[in-house]
Amino acid sequence: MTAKRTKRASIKDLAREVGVSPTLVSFVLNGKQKQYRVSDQVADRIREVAKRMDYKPNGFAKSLREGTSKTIGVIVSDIANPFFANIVKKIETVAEEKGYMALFASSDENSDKLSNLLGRMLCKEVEGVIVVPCEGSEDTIRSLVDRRIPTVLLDRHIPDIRTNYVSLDNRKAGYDATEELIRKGHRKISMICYDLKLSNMKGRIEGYRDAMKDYGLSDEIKIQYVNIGALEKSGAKAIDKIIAEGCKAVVCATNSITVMCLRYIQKLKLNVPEDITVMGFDGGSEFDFYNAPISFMTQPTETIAKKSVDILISQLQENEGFITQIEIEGAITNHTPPQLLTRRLN
Amino acid sequence: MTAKRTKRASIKDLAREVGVSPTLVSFVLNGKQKQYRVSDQVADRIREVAKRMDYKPNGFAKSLREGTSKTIGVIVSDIANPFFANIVKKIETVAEEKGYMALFASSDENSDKLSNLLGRMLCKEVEGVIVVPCEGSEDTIRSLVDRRIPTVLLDRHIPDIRTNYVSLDNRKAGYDATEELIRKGHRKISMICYDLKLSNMKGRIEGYRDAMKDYGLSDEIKIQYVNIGALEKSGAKAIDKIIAEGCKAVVCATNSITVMCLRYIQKLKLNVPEDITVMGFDGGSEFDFYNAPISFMTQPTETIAKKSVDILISQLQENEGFITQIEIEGAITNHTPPQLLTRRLN
DNA sequence: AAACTTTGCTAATTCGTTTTAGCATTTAGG
DNA sequence: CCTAAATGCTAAAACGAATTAGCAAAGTTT
Repeated sequence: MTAKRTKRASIKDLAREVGVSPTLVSFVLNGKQKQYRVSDQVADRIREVAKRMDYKPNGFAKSLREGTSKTIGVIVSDIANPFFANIVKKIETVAEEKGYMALFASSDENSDKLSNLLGRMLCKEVEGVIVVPCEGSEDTIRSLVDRRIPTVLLDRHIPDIRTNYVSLDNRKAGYDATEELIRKGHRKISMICYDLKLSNMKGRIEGYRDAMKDYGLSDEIKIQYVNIGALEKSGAKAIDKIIAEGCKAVVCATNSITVMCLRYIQKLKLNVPEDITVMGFDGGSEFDFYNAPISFMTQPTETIAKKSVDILISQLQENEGFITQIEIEGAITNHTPPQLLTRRLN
Repeated sequence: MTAKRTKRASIKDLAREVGVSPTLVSFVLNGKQKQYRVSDQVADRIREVAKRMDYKPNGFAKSLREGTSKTIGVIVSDIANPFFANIVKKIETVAEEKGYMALFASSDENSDKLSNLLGRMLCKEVEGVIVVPCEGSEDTIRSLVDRRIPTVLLDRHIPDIRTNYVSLDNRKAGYDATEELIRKGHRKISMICYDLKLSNMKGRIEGYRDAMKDYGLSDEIKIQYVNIGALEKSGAKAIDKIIAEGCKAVVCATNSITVMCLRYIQKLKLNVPEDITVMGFDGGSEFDFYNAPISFMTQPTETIAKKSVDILISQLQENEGFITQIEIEGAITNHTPPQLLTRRLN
């Protein structure tokens, strides 16, 4: 009673069953009955037998023959991060609409793993890839581009490498976030960011710098770099320093920094926004129950996801060599704590 | 200057270049040099040319020939849900360790989409699938099992269908969650759950019922069904009713219900746990800043993910017909609000 | 009735790989 | 020295589908 899987029926099996050549079966099953003038009688019999034997064409044979897989690879830096999880979801939807399947993987911000995953995906014959590059992945990405593999970088890009990318306009996001605090009357504004060379981080920092300069606050520019591997510890130190310097407002360069920051502020029993105003980044469900008003610079994740697929697939189809680089604007969202909903906010 | 992608070198191209038969190239590149006694001289030349021409074997040809794809399909109900995002991440890791690639997709709890996705995955020649079945997907799953496609259901199962599954021990989870409240001295305990026929929901409800009965609280059993499509509205109504009935404790059957519940309680300006004690489910990052102590029944997501892959792959490799059904125990986790960390908790 | 066209079908090739069977040539054994 | 075995290689088939070229038989023109 062991459930031996029976081999799937092939075109040859159908042909033998119907009593015709495999050619005819192929013609009929690909809707070319008229084009190759197959008689209705035979065509019907073929279709009937195909249904009865539950015929499903072999994807490998098809792809091998046609030289196309209709599959794209997507490697994000952490699929368990809601920001990327949402992007991945949208990518899948858009790809499917366009008749492509998407193969997903997560590099965990590890360049070796990224390189490894890419290799495996290319073995699976993906036609192109959407990649979130991580620190140290420059060579991997470069070889991808050199090998003419259609590539779209997501969320971050590598300035030296000429290839497609879609990301937030990080400079503008950093600028706008800072400007918002300035508009609210702040002058002593710090930024907390990771000590990473990734383009998105650099852009946000640059935006902060530019905004401060534009408003004549060059002397107030203070950037605290925290360590991603020891966020709690380095974050606490950074915030202690910021406060010691008399800062009353801070721009957090990522969502995780925002969470860390607010946690520590809570621990210090300081009030937001009275003691310190926080401008966060992204803003996930972590803040569903956060009980003070803060603002976030949020990214249009769906647009970012859609654009990346659009670019990749048009590249695949047109086989042209031009490059598309898109930086999409973020927007400031205000978080309204549940308790305040009934009160009047200023 | 258009970047025409050049066709990849095949084994034949290498053979021509080296001046030997394709057979030898294949032998060498598959590490069978000794087995088929290829001379070192020729082998070295082949390897050198392969490297120079950047030879990568064609995955389709290989899979077609070998009749195996080393790929599994994974369809969750919502990849943007952190619970599933984490599972997906772990599945990918484990699958890769075992030499398999995982193809992911998200059904959005839509049985048509699920069926569609499955069809496409099977065309891509996945060897087996891990599926989170959604409402109305019984027929789709049944046909999968009937067609002898190695299948593991995740998170939920379908009682009528004999197949592998891995899920939380939902009955025990519901039981333990309820029992915990009873131990704390509560007697008037309600449950809020979705009006769904999914096995996980039914299990949790059954557990709640059993616990109440076991502790002689049959008369206090009160189950409020809320509508997943109108969670806010039906949830508010449910909670109003619970409170009117004098309930001082509630078991929320899912994370989203827990969030809704706590939000509404906040809106009513009631205090947790003084006015009402909440036992949540799963407990995501939504509660990072929640400022009252609550408990959660949490799932061992990593174990669930790992087991599902283990089962699927052993099935694939042993080709045996037995069925494995695993229900893993959950655990109660206490959420300690950040503000209370410095105070003494009772 | 010869010269065509149309109809309905098949054989054979191709995609790139793996593997079996087998063919020379050299080396070893008695 | 002559058989037997080991060495180093190749041809060919197979996996399953798509497609081109082409072959009969029937039908249509002149």
